[in-house]
Amino acid sequence: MGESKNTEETILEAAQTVFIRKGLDGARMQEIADEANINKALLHYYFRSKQKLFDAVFSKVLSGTFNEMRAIFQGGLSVEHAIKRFADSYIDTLIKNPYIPEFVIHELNKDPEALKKTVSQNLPDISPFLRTIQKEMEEGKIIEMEPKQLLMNTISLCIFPFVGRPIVTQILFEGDEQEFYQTMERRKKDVSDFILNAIKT
Amino acid sequence: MGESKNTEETILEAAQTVFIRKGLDGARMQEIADEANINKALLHYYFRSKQKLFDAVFSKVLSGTFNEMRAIFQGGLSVEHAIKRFADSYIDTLIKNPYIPEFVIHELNKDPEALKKTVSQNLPDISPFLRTIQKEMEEGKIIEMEPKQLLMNTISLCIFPFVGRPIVTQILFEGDEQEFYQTMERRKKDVSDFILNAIKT
DNA sequence: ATCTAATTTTGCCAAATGGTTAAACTAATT
DNA sequence: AATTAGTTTAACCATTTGGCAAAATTAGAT
Repeated sequence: MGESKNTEETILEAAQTVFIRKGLDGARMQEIADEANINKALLHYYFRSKQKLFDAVFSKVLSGTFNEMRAIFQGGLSVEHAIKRFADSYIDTLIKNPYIPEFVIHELNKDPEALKKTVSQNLPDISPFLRTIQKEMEEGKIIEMEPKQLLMNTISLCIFPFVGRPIVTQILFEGDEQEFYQTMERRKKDVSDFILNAIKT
Repeated sequence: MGESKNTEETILEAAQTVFIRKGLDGARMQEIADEANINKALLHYYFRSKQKLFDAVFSKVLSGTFNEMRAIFQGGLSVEHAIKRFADSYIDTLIKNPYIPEFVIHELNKDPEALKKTVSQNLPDISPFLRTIQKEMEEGKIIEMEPKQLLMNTISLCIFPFVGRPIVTQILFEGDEQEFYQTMERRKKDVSDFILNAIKT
């Protein structure tokens, strides 16, 4: 059969690049075809429609994003270790893929119903980690606070700078992208220091 | 002259509603016209083009967003008071306008160059607050850390839950929006407690 | 070599969409 | 009432865009 390497995978990668950059509405099938160095009709041959191609990309991105989160929060780690590991590995991933969170969030914001199924299929269960937090609070290892607020704080501190990168870079680094990324490297450690300091008894 | 009340303002509000919900690319001029209960051609009469209408909306939203930030961080408050006030008033604003941050961030992410001018015209100058942080560290009032990381943490903790609201609501509240907003009410206080705990000597 | 099935390209279409034009309407002014 | 300037509408146009049908090509099987 006539194929250069793996056309389907090539298309998916090109589509991911374009969709992440422009969003579903902003992306053009022609642009995806160009990015993949193929003909526009070929996109429809492999994925029927723009929507189906988008769904494939979105699902792939979403599962990748959540798998990492699941591995950490369902791993039975202590609060300290989970936070350290989350900050370190998640910020590391985001330095390499800074556009993913904004992409997911925007599409979800625009049409929550349409993507609800895809989301719920991938959603990590964080209740084990919430119980660990609860337990350590009762043991007096960390201060008392709502476990959900602690988890929300951890996630916020890691992800927000990347979601808000364009503004953050302007306000704090006068537009210097490189300085932004250098600060993120240091932030892997700074975030867990900050959180652990805030919750130590 | 024949006008119902203030057509221009009506259009701007309708456009803001639709642009925030769908983004520039997802919004349709017809939908904006419907939202404003007017004819599509009237949009062009008042604002020439979709792009110009969008620019007007974006600029208005951006200045509103940054004015509040500027007032707090340029107000010469102590670190403790500035953080308390920022968390309280910003989260309060976001409870009322939860879609604004994601809107601004998405458009900025999609086309940073096109909006650079609008952004830089409204950008708050946070250097006074960074100096205040520096000073209080030297006086031993708060622990040593990069002032920019502290500011980034403050902003992240306040804004992220709203930007990531669709996912956060799913993961932490099983999709219950009301519980999300109740948690945000409590969060006004929780965020400043958390930060002040993290930086106290 | 021929046949067959999968893949790729060419050329095209119908619908959607941003935008324009000219006519119609409204209300203050004279 | 006639004029005039500003406002609103209806009808239409040009372009873009997602999508499709049919021809062309490729490569493995017989």
